[in-house]
Amino acid sequence: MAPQDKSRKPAIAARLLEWYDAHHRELPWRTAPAALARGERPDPYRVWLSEIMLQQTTVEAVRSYFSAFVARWPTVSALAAAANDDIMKAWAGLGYYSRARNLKACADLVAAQGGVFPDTEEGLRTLPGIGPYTAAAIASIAFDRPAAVMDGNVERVISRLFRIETPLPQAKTQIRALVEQMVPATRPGDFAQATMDLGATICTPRRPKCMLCPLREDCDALAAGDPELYPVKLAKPEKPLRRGAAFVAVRADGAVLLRKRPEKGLLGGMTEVPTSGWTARLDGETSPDAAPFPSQWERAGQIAHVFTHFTLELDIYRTRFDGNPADHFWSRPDELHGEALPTVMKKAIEAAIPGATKHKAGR
DNA sequence: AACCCGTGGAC
DNA sequence: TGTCCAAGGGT
Repeated sequence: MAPQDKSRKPAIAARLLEWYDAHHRELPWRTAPAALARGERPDPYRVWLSEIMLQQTTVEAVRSYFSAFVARWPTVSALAAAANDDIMKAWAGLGYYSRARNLKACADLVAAQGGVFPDTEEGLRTLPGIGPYTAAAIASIAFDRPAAVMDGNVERVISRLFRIETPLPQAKTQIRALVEQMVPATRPGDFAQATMDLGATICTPRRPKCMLCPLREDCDALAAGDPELYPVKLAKPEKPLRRGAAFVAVRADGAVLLRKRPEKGLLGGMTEVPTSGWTARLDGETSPDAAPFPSQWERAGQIAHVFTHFTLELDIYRTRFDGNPADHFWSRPDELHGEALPTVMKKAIEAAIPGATKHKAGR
């Protein structure tokens, strides 16, 4: 590394903060730099809640969930007092449902400490659902600690700035060292958010807007003319296809038969219509034999849904039925919308009863 | 370390 | 239509 590089990183951080002051995104969970300058501090509860929701999830997807959560549960103690099922219902559709289970577990622990979050990276790291990224993010944003925040945006920005040829995830150690050298002693939280804003709006994965970038003079990849090639990533394995069947039983009053999935694993703790297992590959036709009870099952179409590591094709069966099978419950048309139904289950119900999940109570 | 865990938007 | 991938964590 050339000697002049000693001063390079602080200068980059300073330019980034200057850009952030003028071009930062305004987000409901964020305290703007001007407010921080006036001495205002972020609410750790809102910072924590937003960071959990934002894990592998876009800002636009989070907005409505965040406002609904803080309106209903304004404090961590209020969230701790909530019923588990209510939290799962409110989280339905956002994905990665273990986040919701850990959210409640974390709220319980913090509420037991008087509703006060730990104010250090190490303290935060011990809480459920808070890993290396989230601990660093909360420590820096909410508590002004000079933590090295590393997420996908930071990895991309740093990889391009220093034109790192090592593929991810192997390069993470190297990237972390660079971030640690760059974090400023003052405004570490704004520095983290500035890097993430830059990655989200300028230093994007494809077609980065380098002409608008405050760091265009600092960027090794831009100087080499190939910023889009970074970060280098290993090829991803193909997604296997799994097949199965879903069974939509409809009562005379229009209620749909549901049950709760096991607490752990895929869609853990969420609600579903009865399904066959989908772990096994089904090469041939599905059949109503896998239904929770015998009935006049009729084919009602097929849906496809893509999960993180496999694609699922579900044959949909429908029947009219009036009974009370063990470990199942009926959900009336005005209740269905509020159930803890993952998107794949809403798709299955929609295929059998168009419009069934789209109407709120009273409509 | 490698695998599991959702969803929707952009291109 | 397919592919990528977003403020990652748990095991």
